[in-house]
Amino acid sequence: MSFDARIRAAIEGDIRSGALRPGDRLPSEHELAAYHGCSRATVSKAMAALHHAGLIERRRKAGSFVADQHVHSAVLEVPDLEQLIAARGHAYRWLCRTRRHAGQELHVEGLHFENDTPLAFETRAITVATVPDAAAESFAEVAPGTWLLAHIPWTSARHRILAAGATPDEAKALDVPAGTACLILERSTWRGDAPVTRVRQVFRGDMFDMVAHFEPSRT
Amino acid sequence: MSFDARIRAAIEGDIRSGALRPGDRLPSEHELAAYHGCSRATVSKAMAALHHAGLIERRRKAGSFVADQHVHSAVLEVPDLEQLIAARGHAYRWLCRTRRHAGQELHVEGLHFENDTPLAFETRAITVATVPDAAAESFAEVAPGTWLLAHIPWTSARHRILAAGATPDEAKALDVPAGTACLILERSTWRGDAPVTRVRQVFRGDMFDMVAHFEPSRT
DNA sequence: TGGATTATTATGTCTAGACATAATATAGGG
DNA sequence: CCCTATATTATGTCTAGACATAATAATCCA
Repeated sequence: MSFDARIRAAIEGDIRSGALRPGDRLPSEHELAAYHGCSRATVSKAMAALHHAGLIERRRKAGSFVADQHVHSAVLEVPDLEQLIAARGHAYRWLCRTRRHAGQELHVEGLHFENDTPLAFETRAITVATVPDAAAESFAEVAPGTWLLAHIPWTSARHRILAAGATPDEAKALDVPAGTACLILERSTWRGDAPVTRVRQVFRGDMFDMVAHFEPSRT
Repeated sequence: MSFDARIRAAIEGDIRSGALRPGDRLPSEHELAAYHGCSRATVSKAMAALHHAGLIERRRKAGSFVADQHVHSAVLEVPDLEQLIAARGHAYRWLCRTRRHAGQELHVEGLHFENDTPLAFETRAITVATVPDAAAESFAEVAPGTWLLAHIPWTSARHRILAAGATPDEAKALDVPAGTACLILERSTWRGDAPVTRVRQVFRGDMFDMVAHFEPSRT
């Protein structure tokens, strides 16, 4: 284990054990460097990792403080559907059902299939001002998510994950009874400040799950 | 925007736009440093961030390569329930329903309430060898998750998120009809290689959702 | 020609600064 | 005593190395 990883683990252990509590001020980076017998840069790297994990807050001059431990962060893996289904040894298919302009947006609805079984029903809005080329794309052959991935770099994304019973329309599209438990992923992406797309994907609850993990070594 | 962030954004843009494809080898860090007119450490920092985001693979001597873009990573926020409910201006309560030893594990079942409405039904296994103090804790007053957070540092966590209809037992505990769409969070944590706890939390779908976001600036 | 050994290269990690800047503490004047 | 200005401190970022090491390329010998 690298030196900075060991420093991070030591401080993390103190935070998780309660030896350090939210609001507590940590020793300065210079002090920690002297204490651990290493350079300030090594300590700073460990602190940056703790900050990234949401465990501490860093403020210039004021110092570093233990953060409120009200949110744990984990790395959520959001798979590309085509690749996910291929990895399961199954066949993927996208079916575009509707495509229409709505004001400044392009609205697309469609279904993702796994071996001819509907897996997810998707409704999407694409901001044409941000993605002019989308206006000329039919999305008959390629899923808009896959197309967007290939055509425009997004710089930030926000996901909301929830569970709900399928509405009558969703149920019909997914070929399940209304009210069936579905995992819903709502995702918005931006390029800088410009919105790229907003999508709501309704997954059959029995066919899809997501994985998130937290491992300090991943930093 | 810092220099390393700008380098990272430039490379990320090339990957997302398809200008760089999975398997492509990136220029060496020395080459990138010369190209951008900065130090190798600055480039290395940007590359570490790209690696952390799952966009590239780094191998000594071999170089850095664009990774298969089959999984996007986002930072999932896993809230502490008590704090989350307090933040909503509501009252939190934990009700322990069963507590029993089962082989080398302590099994605890209970309910999390929000303003006297059941929010989540939890079934949990705690590995006593890893957490000896748990054997003496009744969990009548404090939710095991909160207690574990205060008593043992965990070093890695794995979550699985899915949707399913409430089973009859779960429905009864949550005071909803059987089959109601629920968001299920299955979480396991470890301290080093030692398992700490495995928990399954079944949330009423209408009362709970999760948020995950990806923002390069958070690195 | 193939296998073993050695050299080389690129990333991984660390040090020791320098400089920028946000934030806090101190000092001085009204 | 309060407000403003200045000094100080701690983090934020960058440079320029050095050294470690994994992996690849080249060389040499049988």
